[in-house]
Amino acid sequence: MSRGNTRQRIQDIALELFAERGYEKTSLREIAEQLGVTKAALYYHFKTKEDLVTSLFEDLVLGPADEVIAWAEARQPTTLETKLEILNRYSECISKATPLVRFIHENQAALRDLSVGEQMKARMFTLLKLIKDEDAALTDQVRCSSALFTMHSSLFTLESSGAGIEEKRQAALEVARELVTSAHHHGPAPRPAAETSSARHG
Amino acid sequence: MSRGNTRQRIQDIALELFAERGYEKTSLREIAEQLGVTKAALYYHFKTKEDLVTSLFEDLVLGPADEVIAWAEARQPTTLETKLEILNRYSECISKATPLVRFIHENQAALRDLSVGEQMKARMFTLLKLIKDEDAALTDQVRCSSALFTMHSSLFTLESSGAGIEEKRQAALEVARELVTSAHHHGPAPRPAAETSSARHG
Amino acid sequence: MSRGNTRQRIQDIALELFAERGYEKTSLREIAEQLGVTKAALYYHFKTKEDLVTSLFEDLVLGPADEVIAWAEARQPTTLETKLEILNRYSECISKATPLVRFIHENQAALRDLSVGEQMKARMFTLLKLIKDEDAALTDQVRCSSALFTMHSSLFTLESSGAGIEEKRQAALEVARELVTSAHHHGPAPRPAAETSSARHG
Amino acid sequence: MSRGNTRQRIQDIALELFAERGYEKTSLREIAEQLGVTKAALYYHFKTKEDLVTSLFEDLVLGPADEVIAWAEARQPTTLETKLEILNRYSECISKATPLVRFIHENQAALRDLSVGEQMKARMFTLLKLIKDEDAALTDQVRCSSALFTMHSSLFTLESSGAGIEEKRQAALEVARELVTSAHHHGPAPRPAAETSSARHG
DNA sequence: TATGAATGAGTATTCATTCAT
DNA sequence: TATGAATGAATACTCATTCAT
Repeated sequence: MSRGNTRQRIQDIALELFAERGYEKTSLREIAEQLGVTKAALYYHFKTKEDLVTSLFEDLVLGPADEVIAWAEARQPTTLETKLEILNRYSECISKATPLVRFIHENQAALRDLSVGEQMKARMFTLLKLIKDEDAALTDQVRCSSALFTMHSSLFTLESSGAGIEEKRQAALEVARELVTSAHHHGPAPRPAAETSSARHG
Repeated sequence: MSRGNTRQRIQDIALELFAERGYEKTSLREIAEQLGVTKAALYYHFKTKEDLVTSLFEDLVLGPADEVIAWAEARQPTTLETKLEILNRYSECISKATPLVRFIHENQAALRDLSVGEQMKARMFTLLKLIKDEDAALTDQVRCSSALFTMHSSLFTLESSGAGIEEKRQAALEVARELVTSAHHHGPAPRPAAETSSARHG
Repeated sequence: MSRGNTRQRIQDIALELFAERGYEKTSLREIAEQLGVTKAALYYHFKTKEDLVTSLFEDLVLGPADEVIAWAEARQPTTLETKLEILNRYSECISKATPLVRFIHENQAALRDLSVGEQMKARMFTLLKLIKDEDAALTDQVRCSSALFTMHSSLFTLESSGAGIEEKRQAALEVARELVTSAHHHGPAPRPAAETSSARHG
Repeated sequence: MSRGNTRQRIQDIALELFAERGYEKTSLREIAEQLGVTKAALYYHFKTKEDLVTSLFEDLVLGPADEVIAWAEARQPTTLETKLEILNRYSECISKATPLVRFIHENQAALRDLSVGEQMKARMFTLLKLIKDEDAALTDQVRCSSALFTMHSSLFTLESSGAGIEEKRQAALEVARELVTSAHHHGPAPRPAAETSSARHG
């Protein structure tokens, strides 16, 4: 029947269920049932449940993110322009993996026990370092974290707005760009204790 | 031995473990063991595992959030000043419940099966409606969601920065205020298709 | 509040629940809850769950059955008339304890672990011996067992017929009398292997 | 080791234990232990405990009873001869499932929570309708119920009599036939209040 | 490439019972 | 007369994983 594509089909169903019901709540039995195969068949293609989820990460986000990182690291020191292009590129690559991004956001606790979780965290950390000045003020660190977070979460939030997926991506991207731009202009953290709260953008 | 404080102690340990290891990964056995009581003792104080987690939400965030909402709803229509005060107040109330907020963020998948998850989502939705103009442009919707998100996540992110908890709160609050202020000034979504991408804050 | 009648109220509720949901399915928690007291209160009045159920048997059927037996044993050897009067008397005494009779019939398995079950069985055995001739043919043994059985089960079967409780009792009694009368007339088991199957009453 | 007969072996042991100790008192652990497998193995073959007991009913009584019913329904209106043949056939089919019949009789309370209990009750109701004239007098209803009851209970009662299983079945059958014959001859319920108690068979 | 059969360790939950107050 | 707090042992059930075929 199904030629050599079983592995792919497992990944598809798994991603769908993981995103929908969470990692721990999704059992291999369920995945197998939806596929019409036995649990044991899954074990022919993936050594463990963790192996299965890992394969999803590698194909869908770790690889793409590494490309963005490689591109950015070849271009140091990082100008504002580079930072914004990082956002552009990263935004594009995650928008192709929406369900997995949703999965990541909603299963942080589960990811803590998965080695792939560490890897993902590392990528985020690297990206963050690239768009954030070293010694940036605390507010600017927040801005940069927030920029990344925003791009992630906007992919699956705002369901009430009837906006299309690309529209949402663009909106999130714009806000992220503003946040990073704002952080960039402030430069390094000012003399400690001078952390005033008032506006100073633009 | 310990008088009437067992219930409280259960809640404390439970919150700690739920935040640290996640909802599904934390078994009642673990909680009981850490407390030095039997599982059955937990069931004397809480009818189910869900009941236990629910009690944490009610005491720590649902109640406080409702106060903020009540205050804000008594003050409609919502001026920018009101919006910013909502952020202030909400920021303060969640900063007292950091571990639970972390729990919420990292266990979204698990919360989907908990009735208290729905309740929490409803509060977020209401707060969002209060700080966001109806018919706001998509970017402004993103800004407002992001503001809330940012306040939440900053409480437990940025561990690398040696910042204290209050410092982090203030930094997140400031960014959140900027985002909401920015959204507020834009007013309703412009004529469709005029969604320009360039800067227009201030 | 409730004076000295708590013990009685426990028995009432317990009987009701035992009959309705079965012995094992009825927990002391349920009984206590329906009564508005704590489980521990039950333990003040009854040493164990078995003790509680035992008290019901003693008050409602063991005592009364013993009276019938005592009356019958004083009247040996047992004439047909005596046998029929046993049925009359026994019928009357169980009809006052319908729910318990139902309980007995539907919880035979549970009763096997209860010492009161043995006692009940002994009473049945004695009654049976009284209405059945020693060395009765197998069919006549069946008839006599059936007579007793019939009186029991008719108390709570035949719900479809709109008959009143006393009507049902009378009907069952009549059938029981016929069965015993029939058995009585046959006398001792005929020469073995002569057990013909056709009618031979009257 | 043992090929494909595990499922059967589970059923055998389960039936034995269910009959001996009752449904609720028999735990899956016990069944598994007696079989020398793990509890989980049972769950490979039966989805739930209820599923296991259901399989016993289907194989041993529901199916056979349905055959009797089908035969009888094809032969309406129901003559006395047909009625008696129903008893014959039903008697035969239950005598092959003695332990399950015992289980049914002694676990009525437990069966109330099992869907298979409802099904069994429905079969009994149908059989009863077939051997009992519509509008039969109350005594005759009792006779017919009693006939069924008697065939059931005689399979496992009368252990004191050294009679063999087939002898018992024949004895019960004979009594059942008499009861039904008697009921049949009376015809519909007489003018109310004419319910005389004396003999009037054949 | 898969399956059938099984396992071991775990889960949440329930129950009858106890005892100090 | 009762209760509040707890226990120990049990229960049905689920899961990721294994392995011979």
